[in-house]
Amino acid sequence: MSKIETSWTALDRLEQAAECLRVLAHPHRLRMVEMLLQDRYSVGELAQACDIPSHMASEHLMLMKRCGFLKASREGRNVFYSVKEPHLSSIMACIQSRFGDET
Amino acid sequence: MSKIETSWTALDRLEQAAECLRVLAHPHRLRMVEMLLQDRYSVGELAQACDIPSHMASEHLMLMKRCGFLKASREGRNVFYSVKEPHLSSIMACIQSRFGDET
DNA sequence: TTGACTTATCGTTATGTTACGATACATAGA
DNA sequence: TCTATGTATCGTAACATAACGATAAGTCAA
Repeated sequence: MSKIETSWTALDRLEQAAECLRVLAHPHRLRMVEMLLQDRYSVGELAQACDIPSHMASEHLMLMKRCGFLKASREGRNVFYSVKEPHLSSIMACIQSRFGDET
Repeated sequence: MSKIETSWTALDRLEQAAECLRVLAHPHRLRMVEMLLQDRYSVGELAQACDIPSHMASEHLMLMKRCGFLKASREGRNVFYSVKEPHLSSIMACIQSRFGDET
């Protein structure tokens, strides 16, 4: 009872944050984000990099698009995804500094 | 096929990262981490701050302890948790810069 | 239009996660 | 010792998520 009364982040904010973290918390989606922070890629390219069927890549990508991480643009038969959320790169950098290949 | 061949983070690393993100991806656990980055707290204090029964706080805390985020030390009847993983503060800072109360 | 190619959606099943009550364990004090 | 307090564990039911096959939809070229 002698603690300083700090006001913490509101629980509904943390709920939003948790939702986004859950979206990010998947190895294939992390790989996709890692790639998309460097360049834009089509669904098929991302699927191949993750070694999964493209319809599953499509579902992962739609999920990340819905929560505002990514945006998509069709070009002919292909749909290219790219990063929309500017904070993604710093979050990914944190993750990589903790889990990236050690030197 | 004309893309530069970057080597991405290994999928098993991303699997570990995803596991940790899933642990973090819960509003009550985020609140606890936020608090524990400022000070150490007992299970009961954290439970009260999250407005949940203490046995549930205990489960959340054990989960974060198991994955290396937190450490615990008993003092009398109380168990105090504190942050163990040094990268937690930078990850939390990223989350707060995206989801924290806007000014 | 037809067929090939790429991406998106649907339905189902398997698996994982959460909250909860009940209960066990640990400690301090009477 | 017994009891109260604080923490941890267990079993279960509700719910969310992931992977998969099947299929639909959009685009291009013949």
